[in-house]
Amino acid sequence: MSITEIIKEGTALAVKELYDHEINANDVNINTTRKEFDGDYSVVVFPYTKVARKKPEQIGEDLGKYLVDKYEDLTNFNVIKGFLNLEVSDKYWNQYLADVAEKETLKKPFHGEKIMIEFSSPNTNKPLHLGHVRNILLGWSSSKIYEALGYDVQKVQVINDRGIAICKSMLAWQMMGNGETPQEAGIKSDHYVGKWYVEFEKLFQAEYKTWQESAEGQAVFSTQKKDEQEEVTFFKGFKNTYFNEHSKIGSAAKAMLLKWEGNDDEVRNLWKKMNGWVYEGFDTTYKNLGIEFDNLYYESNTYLLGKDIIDDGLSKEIFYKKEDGSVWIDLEDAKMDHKLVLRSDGTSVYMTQDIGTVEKRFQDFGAKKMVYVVADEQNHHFKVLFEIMKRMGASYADGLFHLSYGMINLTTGKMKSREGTIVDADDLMKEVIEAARANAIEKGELEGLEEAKKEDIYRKIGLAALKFFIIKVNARKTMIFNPEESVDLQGNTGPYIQYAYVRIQSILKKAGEVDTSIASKYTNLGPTEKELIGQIYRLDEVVKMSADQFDPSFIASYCYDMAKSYSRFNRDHKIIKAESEEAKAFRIRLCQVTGEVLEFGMNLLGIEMPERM
RNA sequence: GGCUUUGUAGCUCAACUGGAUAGAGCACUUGACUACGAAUCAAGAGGUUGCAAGUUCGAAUCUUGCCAAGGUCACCA
Repeated sequence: MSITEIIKEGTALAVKELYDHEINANDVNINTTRKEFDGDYSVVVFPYTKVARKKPEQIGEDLGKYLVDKYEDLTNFNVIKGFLNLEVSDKYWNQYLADVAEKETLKKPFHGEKIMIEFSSPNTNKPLHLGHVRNILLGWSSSKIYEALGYDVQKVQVINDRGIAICKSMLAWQMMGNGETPQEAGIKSDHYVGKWYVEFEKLFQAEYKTWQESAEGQAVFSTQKKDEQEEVTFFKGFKNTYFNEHSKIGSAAKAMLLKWEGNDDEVRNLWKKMNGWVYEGFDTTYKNLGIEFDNLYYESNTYLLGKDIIDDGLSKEIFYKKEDGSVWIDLEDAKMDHKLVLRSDGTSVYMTQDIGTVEKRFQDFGAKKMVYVVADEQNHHFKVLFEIMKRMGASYADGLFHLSYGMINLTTGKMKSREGTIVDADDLMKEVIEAARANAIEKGELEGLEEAKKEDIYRKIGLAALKFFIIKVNARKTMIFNPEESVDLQGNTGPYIQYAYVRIQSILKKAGEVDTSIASKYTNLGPTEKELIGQIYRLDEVVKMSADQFDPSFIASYCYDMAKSYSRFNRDHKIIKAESEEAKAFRIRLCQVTGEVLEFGMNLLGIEMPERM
């Protein structure tokens, strides 16, 4: 039994014996003791004033005496106000450390349960950007966390490879590309396709502008504007209608989409070619980010799914049909609106597809837990989807989870493609690695290493800075991205944690072979030694909490706290030249375990540790 | 307008899910390398937790009402 469980159960027992009142051990309120007081854990005794009919101080005395008498792992206590501070024995900490040191891995064994996590899910008309990076880090990290808890994790990505967007890129390339390839243009292939998407938008904007000034455009403006509406505002809102009803290249793009749906050879071949370019580019980006998927779903294969489920739902009267033939679901009793699930012409909408793919995924992999890492702008969509699946009686309905995360804003405001303020993922990685390189060269610690090794270390440091910067923020919050801070290597950053790790490796290497079996003879642990073991002790709890809440930021701040505790321990104690052999053995073991935990924790965030830096 | 998320130091973020004097980093001031790695450590300054009530031994956290910002409410995906 762990020490916190001992305290909880002991307190429950004490309340029962001393005050004749039953409480649940899990409800015992226990915290780590604040630094300014003596002790390791504190029990809050206020809740027992009513049943004990005593003052909090007296209850603290009663409970403290009971616990210290009964359990040899608790050696001392003091009471301040309503807080009972308990001191854990050095022996217990020492033994705990020995137990962790003996473990072969910090991972939990496989227990057979499955979970599917969908993340990234890009469109194929442009390269990945900062928003994708946050998505990917959250998805990847959640996958790693669940793997660490013994789950069979399936990482999947949906590729939105069809639709009007890719047709825009295709059309622009067809019109102006002269058969050029990305290689010929010397541009990374996904960026090359993105370039043609931008070209299309330029062309469209120019066409729209001309139309606005034409007699036809002015006529539309004067007849359709709301009173007092400015011309600029009107045309901004009219853009989609213009695209669909007036635009020449708009109708050309739509015609292309129709041809695609009709399996036109020429269009399909062009589509395959350009999507191929995009995938090639994505692969490089993913590889550089250090991530991979177990399975891909292409929207072009799945966009027709779901109709049979709608039929099924109609017969079960979960959905209803309007006169025009469109199919809806009434969610008013769940405080939502009526929602369309099938168009009047019988074609699918987004929701139809998602209903179909969730079922397909369950059939493919059989996971009762399925997670969607998607930005919070789609909260409503997933709420509706999950409600529908529940009403359809899907066995996995309760295991569906939307890992909703906030958007990333820049210090200068929102990212907007129209204003060219999109932060590109490839550029970003390049910049952080550059910054790490410049810094490392200045430090000069890596001199003498082979170039390839140096490059690998720059990459690890740069990516650690970037990844940690993003993942340390609570997932659900909108975050502000400051490019200057993202390359910082000091303070609450990934490289700070890497640095602690590197120092540990350096010490272990210099110490050589040390017999740690005598570590248990070391007594009189110092405060920073205890603090560090206390951090190690928290690992399981933190991983569990991260998993339950799908929030890796807990692990990020845990790793930081751990590195900080290590730095303080390292300041207070000599390790190789310790005052005794026992102390040395103990501290070497503490260093080993700390290093393992740091590496384990950071790997859960998708961050690699260098051996030197 | 309905629903929803957020509001904490100059800035970026925490706060173990209701506990002690709200903590870190950056920036600012200062001290510590001939040292097991200074990408470090230590110290200082910086707060009416958006505002106002309520709940209780105790509220940044729960409730209500305001204020502000984002999201969403498409036969788009």
